[in-house]
Amino acid sequence: MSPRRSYDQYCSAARALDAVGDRWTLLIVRELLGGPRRYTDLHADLPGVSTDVLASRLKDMERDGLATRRRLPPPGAAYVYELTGRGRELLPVLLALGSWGAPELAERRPTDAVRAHWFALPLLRALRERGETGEGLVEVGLEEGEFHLYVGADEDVTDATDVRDVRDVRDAEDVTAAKDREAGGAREAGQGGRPVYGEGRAPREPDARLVLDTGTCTALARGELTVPDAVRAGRIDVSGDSALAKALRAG
Amino acid sequence: MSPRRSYDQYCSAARALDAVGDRWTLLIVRELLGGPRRYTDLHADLPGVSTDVLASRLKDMERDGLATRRRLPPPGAAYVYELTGRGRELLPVLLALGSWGAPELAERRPTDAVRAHWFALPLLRALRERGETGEGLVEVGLEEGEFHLYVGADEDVTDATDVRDVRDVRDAEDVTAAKDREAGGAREAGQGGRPVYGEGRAPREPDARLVLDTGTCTALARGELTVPDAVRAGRIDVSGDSALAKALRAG
DNA sequence: CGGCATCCGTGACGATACTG
DNA sequence: CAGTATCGTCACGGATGCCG
Repeated sequence: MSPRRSYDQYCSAARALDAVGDRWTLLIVRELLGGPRRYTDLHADLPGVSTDVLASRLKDMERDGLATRRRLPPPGAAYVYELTGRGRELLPVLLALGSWGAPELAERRPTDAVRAHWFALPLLRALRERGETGEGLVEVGLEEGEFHLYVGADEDVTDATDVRDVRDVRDAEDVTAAKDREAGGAREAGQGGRPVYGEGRAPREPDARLVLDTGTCTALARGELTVPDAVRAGRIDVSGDSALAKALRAG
Repeated sequence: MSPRRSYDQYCSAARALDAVGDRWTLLIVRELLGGPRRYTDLHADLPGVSTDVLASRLKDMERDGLATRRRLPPPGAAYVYELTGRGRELLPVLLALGSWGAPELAERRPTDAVRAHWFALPLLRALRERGETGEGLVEVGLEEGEFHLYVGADEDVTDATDVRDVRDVRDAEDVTAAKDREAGGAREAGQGGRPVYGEGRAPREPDARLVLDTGTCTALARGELTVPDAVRAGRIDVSGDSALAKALRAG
């Protein structure tokens, strides 16, 4: 157990870094924004992290109210880690970081690991940026693999005015339930849910399906290209009959 | 010095953390967003950082294009560190982190250090959030000290040809930068200056002056209170005759 | 005196091995 | 599968010293 090394500064940014400034922590959050994950899955998608550091970070995140550990009901009974509402509120931080770091994707080093869903957050930002493209489930196909996005599924999360009493968050047994209650969205109460994206194909028929290559994806992430531009240039293939798909094709 | 430990992931957030994920780096950026600072000033406002780590981070930041080191002409010849344009683009990251960490300011530990200008970024966000309050130089008085904000001074970093902002920056720079005329000319105009805030009183007559207490300031930072609400509740004293001051008083 | 560089003790980190 | 144990290494924090 870490005695919690702190900057000891009465500054909100320093306080944030006390909680998420340790190595690997924000990348674990990036993974968990895609929904519940098992320890082994996290370890597989975070190449380079050692097993003890991963276990230690997950414990710290539990202690700090960022994540919870839950046992899945059989069959397939296993432990999964899942973000709390407080943890999911880190999405704007990861979006800002990703936006800032996007130019560095120009260089792709041979030592770089790649996962398809690492493009999920940048692409989500690109889809949002284009005004209100609408809401819905978007399935994305890349060379590296597939993932899906819940566009417009996190309305209040980006709005920081929504954060309040986190003092009792530590004591609360079910943080996510409390958050979901006040969020009003009230999906499954007691379920941590509402991931921002997911790995693999969409769990149901998506409202739209996009197929694009990695280069187009990084161009979108870097803001060099907008989604409608890429569609018009034929660099994104949009399929689907929903209003969302039509809006994406129309630009 | 450092062989640059990297996550080796083809992911924009991971790339960002390669550059700014090390301990102290983002807090150094927070300090430098207030304009050029000397080594000793940084060391004084980052209590807990060791001298070698600070020097090492500053070197890394230079190498990575986040900051530059510049020699001031005599008298008072000293080195100052200053953010590059790329470095200043980290402002959204610090705002997002500060927004997320604001609830933690509820607890003020006796070991916490405090500096008045640590409230500058949260307050800037609060002033911005209220639609377009306008632009201008705002002086702020707190119990802990004073600082000033350049509201609306960071519209678009890519727009380096904005003459008005450049003039404001000239005025904004400390005694130190005033002597930098000849050296700074050829540098990309927008690259160096344009701090987001500054320590101490405003360098010229501010467009508005706000006096408030720390509790009000943290409430603003946490989003529990809006600027107009606080003004109406008498928790902020707004003085000044400019349009900005009048707009702030009006709500 | 400001601006680091050096040295040193401690803790964090990364790789591997091992266990319920 | 989900971690714990062990160990070598490196980064960090504190102090001190050097040098202009």
